Amino acid sequence: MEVEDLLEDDKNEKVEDAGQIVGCKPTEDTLFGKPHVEVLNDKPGLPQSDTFEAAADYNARLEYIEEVLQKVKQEERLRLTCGSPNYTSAYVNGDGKGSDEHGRLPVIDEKLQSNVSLQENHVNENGSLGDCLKHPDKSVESESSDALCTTSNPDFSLLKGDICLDNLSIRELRECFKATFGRDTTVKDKSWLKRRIAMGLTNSCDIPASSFIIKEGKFVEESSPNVEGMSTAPTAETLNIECRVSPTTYSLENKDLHHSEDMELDHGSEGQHDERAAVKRVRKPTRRYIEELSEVESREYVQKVVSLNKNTISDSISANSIARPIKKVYSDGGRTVITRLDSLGGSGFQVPCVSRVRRSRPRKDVVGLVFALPEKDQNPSVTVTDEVEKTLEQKQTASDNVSDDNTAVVPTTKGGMRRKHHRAWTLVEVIKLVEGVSKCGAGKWSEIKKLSFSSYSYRTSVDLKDKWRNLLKASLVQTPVDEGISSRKHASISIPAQILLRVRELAEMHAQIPPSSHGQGKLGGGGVGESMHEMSSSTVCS
DNA sequence: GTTAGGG
DNA sequence: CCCTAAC
Repeated sequence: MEVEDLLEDDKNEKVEDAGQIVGCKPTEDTLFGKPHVEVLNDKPGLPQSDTFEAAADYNARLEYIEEVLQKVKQEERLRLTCGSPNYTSAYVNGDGKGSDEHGRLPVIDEKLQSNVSLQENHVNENGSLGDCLKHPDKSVESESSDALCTTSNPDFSLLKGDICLDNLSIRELRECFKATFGRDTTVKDKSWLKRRIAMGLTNSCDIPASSFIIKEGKFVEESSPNVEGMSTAPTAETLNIECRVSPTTYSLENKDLHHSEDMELDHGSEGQHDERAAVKRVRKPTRRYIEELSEVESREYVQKVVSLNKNTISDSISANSIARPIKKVYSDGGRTVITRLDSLGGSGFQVPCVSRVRRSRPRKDVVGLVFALPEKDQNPSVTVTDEVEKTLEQKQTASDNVSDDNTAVVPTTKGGMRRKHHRAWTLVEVIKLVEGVSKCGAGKWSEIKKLSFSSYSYRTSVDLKDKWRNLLKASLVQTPVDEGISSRKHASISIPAQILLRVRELAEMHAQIPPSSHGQGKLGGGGVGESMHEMSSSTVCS
């Protein structure tokens, strides 16, 4: 953590992390060194569902990153088309040099995993050493330095690509970072970026300094007895840091069975999904609602007058502060009360305006730049780092109330407590949530929290529920299934279409939304497992 | 204590 | 993300 902090400091930009992925340089031994056959062996002891979920999880992240990269490259191409030749050469020279394999990320190829034998894969992988381009059609990232060659068709085949982080520019790495963690970064250190992206992709911070292999999207350290010697005398093993997904042939059939079982249970115990979907819990008006209603009635006249400016006041305080001076701002728990001097008809009297605090959205570029300084928090995919973060946060907010789950809270005037910081949902969290729903079902928020969010202490079960509601909303505004592929580039880029599609499907299964006409036949009988399988494999990507 | 739904 | 009724 200290090292990373140093890396973030511009003055210490050059400091190298001793444990960095790219700290090693390739030698000839890398090419002809001992292949990592032993670590590629299947571990039959692993639970099938876990490996499956991990792979699906990873696929989604990889796909999203590739999408983002594709976008970046399109932008670059645009800039090159009308840009300066100086920029072109600098770009190519700066980044085209990386032909080694450092930071190489795994190939996930369903066909390979299901059809090709282990041995064949070994030959394949070893034969591709020193060459990132295993197949011509998955060399998209490798061509990033050669922007002019970028295909004009952005709808490339996903899930097949190597991502050679080394070949990416800082700008692309930052986009990857944003795609992975949902927030911007201004870090200039490529090593730091690569390491963090790798951690986010694999959902692990356990990235060994020596050789590492990715197995089902998780780093698995080779149990090498001479790890200590690495620092002084690098060996072929320590230098060969190619990481990849082992061609473990987890059984899709077993997965289908597993889910079919779940579905049978669901349908058997409660077969009236249709009725349940129609029934909503009735709710009497809340106190706040009554209060606000009476408030409106009693101050109808004032409301009318203020309504002329109300929108701009509540939505853009800063903008107003320029145009009209804010007289006084004080915080009242969750609400900010602004009294400003206004010239309503030249009268100059003060107009009270009560509005809820508008919390920042770290995803936005501008805000991201403002808050780019602390790169240390909001990295939920890194559990160990998380612990350090908590310590840091405690140090920073020593005077604040910190509840037992280490979430900083501030007291409100009404006696309640309110969380201090807004934490944007990252893609990793969203994927975890979707998987949690697929396992436990929508509504079992506490269970999902225990299962999937045990390390995310700041997410309550209510948060999960709220996020699921938003995801559901987002998934419904999308185009129907049949047009989903063609319209993907127009869809919201914050949540990958694949995720939204799965959200919609899960919601359909839990009768949260009326089943789409397209899915009727598929979801009819025992075909639920089949649809799960499709979601996680080829259908949405081809 | 958890969940659903409105804000 | 908060609040609170319903469970």
